[in-house]
Amino acid sequence: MKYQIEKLLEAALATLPADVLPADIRPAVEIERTRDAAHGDFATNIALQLARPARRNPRQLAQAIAEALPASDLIAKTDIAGPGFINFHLSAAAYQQELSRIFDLGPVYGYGTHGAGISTLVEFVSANPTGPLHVGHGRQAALGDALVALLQTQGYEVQREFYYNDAGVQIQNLALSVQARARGLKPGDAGWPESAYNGDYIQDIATEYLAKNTVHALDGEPVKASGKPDDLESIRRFAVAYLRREQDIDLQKFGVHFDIYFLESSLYVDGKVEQTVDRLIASGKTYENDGALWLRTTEYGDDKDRVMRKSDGTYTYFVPDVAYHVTKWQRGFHKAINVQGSDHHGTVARVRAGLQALNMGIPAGYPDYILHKMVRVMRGGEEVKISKRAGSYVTVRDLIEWVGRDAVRFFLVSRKADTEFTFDVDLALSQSEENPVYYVQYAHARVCSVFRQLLEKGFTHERDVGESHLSLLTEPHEKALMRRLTYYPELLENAASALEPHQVVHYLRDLAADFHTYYNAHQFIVDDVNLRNARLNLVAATRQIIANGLKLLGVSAPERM
RNA sequence: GCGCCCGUAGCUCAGCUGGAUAGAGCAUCGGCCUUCUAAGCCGAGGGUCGCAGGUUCGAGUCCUGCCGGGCGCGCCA
Repeated sequence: MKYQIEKLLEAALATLPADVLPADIRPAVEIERTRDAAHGDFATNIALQLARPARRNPRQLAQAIAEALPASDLIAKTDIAGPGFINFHLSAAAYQQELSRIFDLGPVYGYGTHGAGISTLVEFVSANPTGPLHVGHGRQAALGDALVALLQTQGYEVQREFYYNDAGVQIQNLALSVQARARGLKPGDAGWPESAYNGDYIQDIATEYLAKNTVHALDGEPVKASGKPDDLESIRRFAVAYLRREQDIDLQKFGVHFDIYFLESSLYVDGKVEQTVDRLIASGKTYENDGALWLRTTEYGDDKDRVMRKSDGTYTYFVPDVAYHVTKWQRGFHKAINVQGSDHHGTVARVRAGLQALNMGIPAGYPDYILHKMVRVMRGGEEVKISKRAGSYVTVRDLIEWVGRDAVRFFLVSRKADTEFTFDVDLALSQSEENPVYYVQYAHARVCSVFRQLLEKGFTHERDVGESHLSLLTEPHEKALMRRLTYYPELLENAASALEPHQVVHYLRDLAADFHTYYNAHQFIVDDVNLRNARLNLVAATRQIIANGLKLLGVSAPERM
């Protein structure tokens, strides 16, 4: 719809004589939605932008442009307003055309081609296998999964990836923690390791280990415990498999699946880490100092140079991290997005700098990041500290059990990533029926209910009644609803390009509000067959868009509530 | 001290990339169920968009400086 208006405006500009608009002035044509229905459906500020370079009065220029617009049955009328806006009032036919498109395209209505053929990788969650998924991981899962769905609407070919840091000292700490528990030690006891994980789940792992149980990970070989407290390697393998299985179960309950699980250890096995070091040395951007090998990341915007190889000969985490992102590029993902907590923002500049220093033709802004602020959890009137070490924190599993998957996903994706927000568990528990997710789902269920009633009353509904019936939709509530529905394609494009899934949530709330208002103001099942068909078509289209939007968020669209 | 992010109604947050009179949900107050689901609707009150400058036709949005908050600044991962 927007695109069609833009084409008309471009055509108008092309026909303007040079004495009105000099030929060397050709700005990008921008159409935007009006905030106030009195200003029509779309507006452009093009005359205001052109006024100065063209040395013309903006209102007169706007008049000239409006008069040059080609005839179109989409536009009922245009007018010039304010300092020089051109307002477009769309015709009933324009909306009829768009509603027909919703029916024709159904689940794929509003899809774009902006990302067609672009191979894209979205990495998210990437929790270390050293404990259960906490509420921060939940936010990443909700954001990342919705983002993938959004990008797919624009034609991007997207893969979801989960990166496991399975090669570091944290895994060693995990193994030592389980070993200590297996030997009967508890946090605080003499001999309890300094850097151990203190959570109760460590005891669970130790108990199962001692019982010589077998862990069946969802994606891999079963791992059987040897049961021997001295066998640290067996403990490590068992504990990692155990926690990966727990995380997989949580993600499954959350409705999130990954296409690729990438293991950090594979970077060492495949020689990718060595290759990266060799290439960086060959690039001439490294130097030795105090027995360590450094990379001049400051030449690429980092605030200090980074150590690659420590004086003890081992690599810093920075090196496999760069090697990992090289593989993303080499695997053909020319668009990559990392969803992480904002506490990782310090790594952004250094990873990008490392990729630039390699001089492999990777773009400077690669990869993109969505950095989300931490989720604070209130429970019993006080904040629950989120610490992997303390053992006391709210897990994704807890949240799902308390308020249900739909509410958790909807809530965690509803805020802009870079604002922090407080998840009040008590509120979510006690007032779960007032959660906004129900408001949207209720609108969907209500439409379904209307159609059930229709059958019971013996009425029928003809969808293919011809576009003329839709011109009966003249009530302000109906126009508002149609305006909202036809914005959906623009919403998808905007939310995808801005990497902002929360826009979908706010749109759905607005759409549901438009529907509930309409529902209360008018009867859909009326005796007039034409009006009945027209109204039922409108609410059927509403149901389609609500279902489409909820699906993007991984939230169900119930037929009854 | 340096870097990144945030500051909008009592609370939680939007504000469509610089547009027209700053919005929604909770909460408070007042109305609406013998009619398609009241998990809903209608109405009211509530604002110096942290502060001060600047850029321009026009600033919650962009720039600078302060104030307040979060996070990060290791030869840890």
